[in-house]
Amino acid sequence: MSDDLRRVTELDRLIHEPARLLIVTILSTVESADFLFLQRETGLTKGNLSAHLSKLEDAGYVKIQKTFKGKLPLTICKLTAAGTKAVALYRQQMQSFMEMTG
Amino acid sequence: MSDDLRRVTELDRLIHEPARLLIVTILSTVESADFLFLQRETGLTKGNLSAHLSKLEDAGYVKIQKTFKGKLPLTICKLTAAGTKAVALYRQQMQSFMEMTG
DNA sequence: TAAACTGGTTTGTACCATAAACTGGTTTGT
DNA sequence: ACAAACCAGTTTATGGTACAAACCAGTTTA
Repeated sequence: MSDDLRRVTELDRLIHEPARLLIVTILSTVESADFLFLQRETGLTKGNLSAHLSKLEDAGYVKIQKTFKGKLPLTICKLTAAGTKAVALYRQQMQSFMEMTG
Repeated sequence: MSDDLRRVTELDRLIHEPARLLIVTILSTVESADFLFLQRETGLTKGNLSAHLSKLEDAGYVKIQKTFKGKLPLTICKLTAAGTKAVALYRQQMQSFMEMTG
């Protein structure tokens, strides 16, 4: 009966976490974003943002490039193809769940 | 700019957890449900289901009544008014997030 | 040259989801 | 009558997680 509903438990937990859902959603709207931009937009603390980005990087969802802007470190973040795909799948699954229980 | 998107971090974590989202969603479609019915519908293990129900009960989202069916224990679960409200709010917030990023 | 700032990372803490092990009782088999 | 198997759950152990405070290497300011 609720075999379909049950699929909600198969959601990608990496993306389901609100802080990361916010991060990847922002990243999906821009070509790339630096650390401080993301911090401002998300309102997360540096530590928290850094930890989440590392997880997304480990999962292959985000590519992180470290460079310099003048003499200061600059961390540029960018959704990978896998990341884009994972976000799309998550959205599709969540949307489908929402409609199912409309 | 993304002040609205940021609200995704304010989602009720108690309901956001997929296993519990599934439980309360099922409960919202029936007048009440017993433990084993919920276990069959959700596919969760007993221990897991029990733990999640306890959390929902502690939060005041679910009322749990213990009785007997013949000589066997019977646990009846029911969404409270607060639970119903919390689910509605969650759905509204999630739907709004989805539309925002449509 | 010391203090404050920049752009982050690491660490410690407290919480959390999950399955395995357990509990208290009932039925079945012999 | 007694044990083994079963029933309906709960408790416990474990491993993972989010989060902010503390930290770090380097830079700018006073």
